[in-house]
Amino acid sequence: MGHRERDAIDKAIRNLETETGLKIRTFAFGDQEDFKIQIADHDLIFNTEVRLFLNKARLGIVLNNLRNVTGIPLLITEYVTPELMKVIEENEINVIDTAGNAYIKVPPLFIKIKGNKLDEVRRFRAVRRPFYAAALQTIYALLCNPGLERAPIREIADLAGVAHGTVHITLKELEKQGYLPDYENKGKLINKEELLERWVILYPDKLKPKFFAGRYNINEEQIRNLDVNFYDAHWGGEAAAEKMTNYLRPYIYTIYVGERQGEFVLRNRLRRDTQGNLVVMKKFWNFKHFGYPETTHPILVYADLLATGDTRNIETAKLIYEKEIARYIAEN
DNA sequence: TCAGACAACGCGAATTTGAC
DNA sequence: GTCAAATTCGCGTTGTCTGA
Repeated sequence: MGHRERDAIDKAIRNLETETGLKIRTFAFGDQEDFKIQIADHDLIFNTEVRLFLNKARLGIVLNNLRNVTGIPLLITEYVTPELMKVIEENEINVIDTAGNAYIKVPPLFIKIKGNKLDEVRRFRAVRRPFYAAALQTIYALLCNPGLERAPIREIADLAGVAHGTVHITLKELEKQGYLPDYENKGKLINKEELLERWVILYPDKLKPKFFAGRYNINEEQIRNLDVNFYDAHWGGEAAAEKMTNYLRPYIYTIYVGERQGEFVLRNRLRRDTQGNLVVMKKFWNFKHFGYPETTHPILVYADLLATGDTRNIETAKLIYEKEIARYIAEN
């Protein structure tokens, strides 16, 4: 655990004590990497999970991890936005942040503090260089195609849909950040689980808006009759999750369409509607998803589901991770 | 000939400035 | 205080050089 994590724990607990007047004790256990906190007045002991940055996507990942935690889990983070607090309340996740916001529901104890703000400088301080849109495209290609990192730069660029200069910069950055040791000698991508987590967190903000093409209305019959292959299109999000798991009935349909987007909209007589049930995205990769002819790659389905923040979608994302994604992340 | 590296440039987003 | 124009900044692409 780094010093920033320790600082976050200390600050979050101090603020919780100030806001509630409760007496709180912290103690390390195991290899000193894990912390428990005890709220003395209520004789409650929480197992803490520290995640400095949180958004909807990361909250989904954390929520799935917390299901495996024994005891009472407590998430500690730097800042929970008001929008994120709503998702936390819906999912009844125990959270405290360094700004003094908190949501803890362990009957008879119930704490809900919101509205506290973090100072701007600290909120946006980045630990590592972030990945931008083109870098995320490159990383997506690498994660979906194990071993691709050892291919020529121009081939990677071709598959990722970016310029070859971008691939070079991205691979060097991956090397610098410890994901691609020995890049010069065609080393293997490592730490893929963490890299996937970072990709999933950044995808909704950095990549998805860039390829958003429009929102439309579509009915069940149109969906049944849609020939996705004709448009080089692939179902994503909830629609793809339904096909992969049979666990989910889609509420919003997401589709990634190749070059024929205009034709896709015209031929299907789609009407634009900002609240419509069909989200049309531009396809941003140039490789085949072997085994998934009608849907996007499970990694993208996973990211789309987590980005919604919906409980059922988060559960489905976990199923897809275990069933379809784990093997891509395994070091090989 | 091909792949990697790098500099220069274009473009769009963000920020600043100034007029009203 | 608001809005538009100007400026700045940085990401991503292109073109080209170098070495194997």
